[in-house]
This record gives sequence, structure tokens and C-alpha cells, in this order.
Amino acid sequence: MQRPPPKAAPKPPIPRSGAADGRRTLTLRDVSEASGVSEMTVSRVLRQRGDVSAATRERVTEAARKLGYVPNKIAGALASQRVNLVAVIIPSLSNMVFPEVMTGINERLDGSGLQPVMGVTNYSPEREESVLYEMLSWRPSGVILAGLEHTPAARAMLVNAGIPIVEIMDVDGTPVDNMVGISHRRAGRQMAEAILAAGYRRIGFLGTMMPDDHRARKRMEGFQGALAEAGVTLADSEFYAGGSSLLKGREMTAAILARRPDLDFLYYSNDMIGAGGLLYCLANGIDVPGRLGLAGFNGVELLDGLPVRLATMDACRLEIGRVAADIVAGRRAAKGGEVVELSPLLQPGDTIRR
Amino acid sequence: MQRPPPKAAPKPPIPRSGAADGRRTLTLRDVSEASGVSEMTVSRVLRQRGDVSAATRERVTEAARKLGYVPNKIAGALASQRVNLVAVIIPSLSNMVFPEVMTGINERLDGSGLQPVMGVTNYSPEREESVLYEMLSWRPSGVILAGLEHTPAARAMLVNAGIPIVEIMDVDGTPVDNMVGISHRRAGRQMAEAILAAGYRRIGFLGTMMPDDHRARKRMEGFQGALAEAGVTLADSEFYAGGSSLLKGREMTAAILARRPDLDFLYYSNDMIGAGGLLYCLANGIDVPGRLGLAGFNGVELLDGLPVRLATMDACRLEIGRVAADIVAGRRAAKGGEVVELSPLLQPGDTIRR
DNA sequence: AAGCGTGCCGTTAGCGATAACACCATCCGA
DNA sequence: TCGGATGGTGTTATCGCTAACGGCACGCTT
Repeated sequence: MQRPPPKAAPKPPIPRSGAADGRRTLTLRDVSEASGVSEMTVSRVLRQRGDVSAATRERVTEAARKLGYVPNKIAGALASQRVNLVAVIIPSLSNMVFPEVMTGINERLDGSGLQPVMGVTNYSPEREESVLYEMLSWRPSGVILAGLEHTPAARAMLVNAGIPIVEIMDVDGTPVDNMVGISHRRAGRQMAEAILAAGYRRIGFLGTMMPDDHRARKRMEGFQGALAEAGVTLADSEFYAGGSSLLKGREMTAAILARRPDLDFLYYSNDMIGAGGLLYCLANGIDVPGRLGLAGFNGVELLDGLPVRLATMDACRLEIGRVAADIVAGRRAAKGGEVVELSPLLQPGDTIRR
Repeated sequence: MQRPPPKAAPKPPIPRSGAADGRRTLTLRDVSEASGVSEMTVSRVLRQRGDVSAATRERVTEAARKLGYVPNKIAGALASQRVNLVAVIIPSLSNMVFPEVMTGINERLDGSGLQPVMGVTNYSPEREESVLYEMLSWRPSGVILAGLEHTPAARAMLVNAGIPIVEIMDVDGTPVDNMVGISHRRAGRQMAEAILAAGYRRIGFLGTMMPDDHRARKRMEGFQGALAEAGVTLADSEFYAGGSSLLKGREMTAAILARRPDLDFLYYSNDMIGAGGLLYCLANGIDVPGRLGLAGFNGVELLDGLPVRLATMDACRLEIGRVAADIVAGRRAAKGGEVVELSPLLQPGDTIRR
């Protein structure tokens, strides 16, 4: 199927409509007319690039200010083929862990000229794929996204994007490009070892049922693996769906203890439900950590205020955000394919026997 | 200063460099060549707009998929003068209240074709101004931002943007355009009335010192105003800087009670420090609500898991996000200048005498 | 005094898409 | 049988800005 030959058909230019209200939105041209120089010179002044005399710069700056001109980055990005945006794709905001990662990212992106743009997937791979597609269509300078598990299409997009990609949180797997996080499998294992070392043997697990929370899954796998090596099997477990909360932790703890009053340790997949469990135990006069030991995961600040400090493991959230931001900002030596494994610190707190 | 006359200087076209690695990034042209139709037709297929025969559509879709083509929205937005982004500007992420507002926004923007883009100001008006400038330079279809207090320059930008603006959280003031929130002054007042009605008289206030947290300030003003009308003055107060946490709440509570052991009520400016205070009281055997009453603000889910439910007031966060999103999505009847005042619900919990 | 660097500012040609026609078959009713 | 209403597709002209040059007016060298 060939294209037909072009026809020579002269047509008058068609004016596009501006804003509905008489006032068009301002362009470089308006500023250039107001200050008597070319658009190019205005552009140079506004971007502080190239040589412009002090007098001209002054006049242009003043005119732009007076008009209230706001540059159109859409046009600028198209012309320069440069976009100062970084796509950040995370599973959830209501988790307290991702806001903290964002804080780390913001901190390091600040002043780099890069601007983070956030997308939330609610732990759905399909949503991740569509959010990613949407974001890539803005041609960002980099992508930071949580996890190593993506749909094949999403992975293909990442591979083909031709920009720095940083997969964060988790290092148990193969990254598309860069990877910053901790080994959740090892984290689970480490906690199991600490629990066994303290002499606990009848261990229960309480966690989320979300099939797409791969990090929680890996922690549990690591945990069970280490138990198995010591000849211990998980005595019981309790799962839930939906968001984590103190209340959920209380309820689950009550349920598992009702079923198995003989348990001597409860491992929670996150601190929020762990803290709920701890409060339940305190309220019900259960001897912690004597009769029952407890541990969570994440090292959230929340725990600092509890009457008894829950054992937990810091997930290095702030640092993960920082390093990821440094990578996309090109502030690290490596030219791509970097892997940064951070070491979570076990915080024994007061809920494991010494 | 006149522009010099243009010179007729024919020059050969200069090819721009594509990606550094041989592979250019794909354009409509690549898809059009691969499928044997014009770029315009490809564009129509990809946007599902206009009439295209089923056979052509099929061929184009297939070619795009095979190539892994991702449209360039930058070019699309420039050409169509339409951008499907909504700027959302909030003070903080570590607060738990804004993530919830975001959830409401996401929920309602989903499927509207609009995409939220988040900016964080850390309660700094200057940062707000620069984040706003940055966002407006992408010509979003709407702006949602927290609070009614902005720098003059920021206000001017909002007024001139020519797009729907929604100021959220607070309705004590004059909006630029639309406004959705609660009256924090009235919220403070309402809590004071409930406390007085329960017979408490020696009241202490614990809150943040941030001068730019206007909503906390307004709550305190309303609170004090209502007390004053009843002839009661605040017996003592304790302020802090930095983030809210349970620990901070414990410490502040200990401090204020050490100074004024006679206090019979503590009003906290948010639930996080309130919960910390509550845990402190429980741990120290203070009779709540008999000898000492407590109340916080926000109605965060966190509280549901506490052994005793803290009195609080729901800030309607989810609903605020939803309504704001509906406004920018044009899903509400009003054509602008809408004011939606929601009514926070007093949740007496177990920490105010009945 | 010719030559050359440098500071300053203008011109031209896109960037990759879409709006708004233009054009050409068909198909249809009168 | 013919005007007119489609349906499907191509052409052209921007959108607002920036990269890459072009060119002029001054110094300053040698």
C-alpha cells in the first residue's frame, strides 16, 4: 500500500483558538515583544544559559515577571528532547513505608533539577503496567519502581525505555537495570535465627494474604527456610486481606492464640499488626517476652512510643530512596546495572528473650 | 530597539541526534511505515478517535504492539493543547492524613482520563510557590492544593492559570476558585464545647509549633475562643517542632503533667501525639477519663487498635479528596467558585467523661 | 593593519504529535 | 441518474520552544 503523491494545495493558515476567555495564555513571544528582543534571547535569559548582557537580562526578567509569564515546559521538552521528570511507581501510600522512601527520594532529587512524579499501583501488576505506560509517554529521565516482579509487557517497556531504571526495596531477583534494597529472604531468615537462638520453638506467623506483595512472601519463605534447617516447622499461621492496622493485629493475635494457646512466638509480617498484637498481649496480661515472644518488620517510628519496644528489623527505607535518587540523578560512579544491597538491622527491642 | 530585517540564508537541515545507542526512540512515523498508512491514521487508531476501518485498525495496532511503540505525550499535548494531568500539592507525606486524601483523589480520578501529579511542600510557602510554578509549566488541567494561605506570587499564578483550582482541607478563608474542606476553627470550638459540657475546666493544649500549619493554628484559635466564651482560659500548653509521633506525645504529656499536675484535660492537635499521651496515661495508671480527659484530632484508623479509644474528630479526608477530584474532573454541576464545607464528626471515644 | 577571538543576539529548522480541512470512493434515496 | 451524505484516509499547518548556526561590533595580537 503506497502513499499517494502529495497534492499541491495552498491553504490559508488557520488560527487556533486560545483560552475561551479573551486572554490567551502567554508565550515567549509576548515576553519578547514586551522587552524588545528576540524570543531566543528571552529563552536564554529564562534558562540562564548562554551569553546575555546584564542590561538585556534585566529588561527581560522584568517583563516576564510583570506579565506573569510561566514557561511552557511541554514545548521546551519537545524542542530540547530533555525532560526533568523522574517517574516513581510505588504500590501504596497507606503503608507508611513508601512515604518514607519518597522522603528519601525528594531529599536527594532536590537541587538536582529533577522532579519526581508519583504513581500508585495498589499492588496490582496490571495497574503497574498501565501507570508505567502513562509515565513513559511523558519521556521521563528515569524510573524508580518498587519490586522486581512485573508483567512481561512492563518489563519490555523498561528495557526499551533507554533511561536509567531503578528497582527498589528488594534485591532477591534479577533487575532490569539498577537495583537498591534489602534481601527480604535473608531478613526473614535472620529473624528466624534470632528467635531460635532465644529458645522459642512453637512459632506462629501472622501476615498478609496479598499474592502480589512479593516482599512479604519472600520474608516468610526465608523465615520458614531457616526454621526448617533447624528442624522446626511453623506451628500455625493467620492471614488477612486489606490494609494493615493495629486493630487487625489485635484480632489476628486473639484468633491465633485462641486456636493455639501453646504458641511461644508470633512473627508478624509488619510492625503495624505487630504493634496491635503487642498491645493485645499487654492488655491481656500475657508475659512478653517470657511466655510469648513477638517480632514485626520495618522499624517504623510508630513503635518508639509503645510502652514496650517491639522487636523488628529496619528496612532502610530512607536510604533506599536516597540511593535510588542518586542513581537516576547520575550522581554515582557506575554507568548502569548497579546493585546496592543494604543490610537491615535487627532491633531486638523488648519482646524477645535475651 | 527594532529587530533587524531577516536575512535570506538557505541552510541545509541539521539532523538532531537520537539516543546514543544506535536505536532511536520510536515515533508515529515508524509505526506508520511499518503498517503502510499515514501518521494521521496511526494517531487516530491509537487514540481511538475518528473513523478507521477495522482492517486498518487491526494492522496498525499490531504494528504498534510489535514495535513496542509508546506515544509521546509531550508532542501530543503541545499539538492538542490538552494535558491530562492534575497537579496535587500537599504539605507532607509523613502525616498519614495526606496519603488518605490522595487515596480519595486517585479513586475518583481513576477512569476520568486525568492523572494526578504530586508535589510536596514541607509546609513551606516558598517551596509551595516553586512547586506550583514547576507544575503549572506543564500546563495541567487542574490544580488541587492544601490550604488557603499562599504567597502573593503563588496566588497570582493560581488566579491567572485559567484552569480549575481547588483549595482543600480548610474553608476558613477566601478561596481562589473552589474550596473543599472543613472549618478547623469550628472544629476546635466544637471540641471545646464538648469538653466543657463534660465538666472539665483545667485544660491544657499540646500541639505543633509550625507557623505554617494554619489548620492546626485555626483549631487552636477556635478552641480558645470557645473556652473564653465560657470564661475558661487555657491553663497551660506545650509545643513541639518536627514530625508527630507517639513518642513525642508521651514526652510532651509527661512534661506538661509534671509542670501542672492539676490539669484535668489535654487537647492534642493531632491523634498521633494524642495516642502517645493516652499510652503514657495508661502506663502510669492515670484514671482516664475520670481524673484526666484526652482528645486528639483527625480520626485516624490507628486509634481503632488502641486499648482505649481516644476522643477525636474526623477530618473527612477521604471525602475531601473525592470531591476535589470530582471538581477538577468537571463532574459537578457548578462551573467554578464552588465551596463545599464538610462536617467533621465528633467521636467521643472513651477518653471524655459522659 | 590584517586577523582572530569573543560577547551578544538573531534566524532557521525542527521536536512529534494533532486539528482542520481536502479528497475520493461508495452508497442511497428520489 | 444525479446530488448529497457518508466513511475512510491523506495533506498541511501549526503548537511553543530550543539547538545550532550566522553575523556583527569590538577589542587585542603580532
